[in-house]
Amino acid sequence: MANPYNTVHTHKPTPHANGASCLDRLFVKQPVEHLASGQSLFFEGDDAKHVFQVVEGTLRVFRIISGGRRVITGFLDAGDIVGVSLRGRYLYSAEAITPSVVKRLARRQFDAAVASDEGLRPVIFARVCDEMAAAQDQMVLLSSKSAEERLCTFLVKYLRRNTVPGCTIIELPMTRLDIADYLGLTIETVSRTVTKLANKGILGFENPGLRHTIRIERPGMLAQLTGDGDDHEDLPGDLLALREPRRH
Amino acid sequence: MANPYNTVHTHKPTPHANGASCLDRLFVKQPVEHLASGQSLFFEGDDAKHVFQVVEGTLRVFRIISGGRRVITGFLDAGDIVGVSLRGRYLYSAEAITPSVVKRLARRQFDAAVASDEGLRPVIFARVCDEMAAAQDQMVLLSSKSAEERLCTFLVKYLRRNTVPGCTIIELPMTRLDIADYLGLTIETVSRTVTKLANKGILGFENPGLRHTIRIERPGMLAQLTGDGDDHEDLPGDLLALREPRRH
DNA sequence: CGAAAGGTTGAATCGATTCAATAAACGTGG
DNA sequence: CCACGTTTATTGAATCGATTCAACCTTTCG
Repeated sequence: MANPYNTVHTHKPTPHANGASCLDRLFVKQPVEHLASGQSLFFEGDDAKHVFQVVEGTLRVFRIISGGRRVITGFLDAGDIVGVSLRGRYLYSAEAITPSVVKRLARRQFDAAVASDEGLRPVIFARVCDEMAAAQDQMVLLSSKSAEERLCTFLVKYLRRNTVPGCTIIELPMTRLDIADYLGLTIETVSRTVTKLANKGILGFENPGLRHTIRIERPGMLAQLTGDGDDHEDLPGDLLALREPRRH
Repeated sequence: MANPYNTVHTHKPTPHANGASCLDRLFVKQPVEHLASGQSLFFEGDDAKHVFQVVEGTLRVFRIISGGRRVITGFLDAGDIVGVSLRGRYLYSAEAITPSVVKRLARRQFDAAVASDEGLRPVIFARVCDEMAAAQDQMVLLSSKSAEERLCTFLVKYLRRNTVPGCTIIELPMTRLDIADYLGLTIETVSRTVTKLANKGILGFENPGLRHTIRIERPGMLAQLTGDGDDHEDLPGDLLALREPRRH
């Protein structure tokens, strides 16, 4: 039974019943592998022979395009699965940002497991959905958000994904260059924007000079600045009425 | 058996054995539905109760973000499947650009078919892969390509997807605004860029004044200008090591 | 025909980039 | 442990590409 799920790298999904443990079962017997900072897990174009689970650390997922420009399409953290293939080849490279620990599963085994385990499919499904949604969001961000909106979006999502609710301290494992390449900006613009947000009192630094650890002072304000209009903007009442209802 | 495949809209894949007919079987008995120009197929947030196959015409797939800005994430043509869901809801809206014909299949039926038909899975798999790859490409485009590179990329891909090999005439069903919202530009920039390419002799218009029909005069030149570096740039052997991490 | 929609073009503006200089943190070896 | 070079980050000034605002033109269609 062919398996289609290992197409994309999949983020740790929004919390759900027992997906994690379900997935963990797949990898529990695999030996751990250690990656030093900067070490590559695989390269774009490599034969996609394995699916990986991140146990610890943070990785960047990126493509190098002509002119040496780098585009980071996502970051991977503990719990994330990456085992992307298109026609058997990885669509991008992945490398460790921090010292990391991963487990590896041969694609054949992964396929077999998904084929035979009914309970596994919805878990993978959810991750593919999340991945697709993330790609959509990223396209929106890159299409039409300002530098400030991009950075705020990044911080809000990072806060939601990588800290417990209520926590307002972000330890960024990635450099400004990583952030820039992820947000479609330059390091200078990222730096300036961080400074601007700090001056506005929206965020601050735990330790002056150690600017990798950020404290969000005004989470609500930060959310406002994402440009996602989570707040109810007053729209003309007839907007919905004007939209033609689905027909047939 | 839960089915994960209807997560994303899937483009007509690069040519392959019998995928189309395989998919067609699914829809062959469904009645056709007609959409007028501008008519919506579904809205972002709607219950994703159906999967659609485009029989004829072109549709745009988009999200409206705060401030009324619109981001088009893709176009759909004959043969494409769209049946997107995340947690049961469409991630975006879809509406007809030209008068279009679609077929509809209840998601339950679609799921059942994919579950029971072994031959169908790889076909759907290939489409999900294509969709993911397209999303990646779009992120690269939006992250770091100039207006000219974006337009050339769009035209090259359109040529490849929607015409027979060797054909150099493009009839664009979408407006400049559609193109702009797809490429993350303004209509003015799209217009200017088209004019600039025409002045360079890279493309021309079939009929003066009818600027929806474009003839590509220099396909090779167009490909060069996509910024994808498909051409082998002479790089020293240890290219990855030497490439300076150029900023943007 | 005349209005509306879509498209082009010009001039001014703006946000982000580029270039450049400085500063702070890190890692290595003495 | 400190010195010193390397990497990473910040900040300023000039520049550039795309946007915005505005005018005008073309095609479409009631």
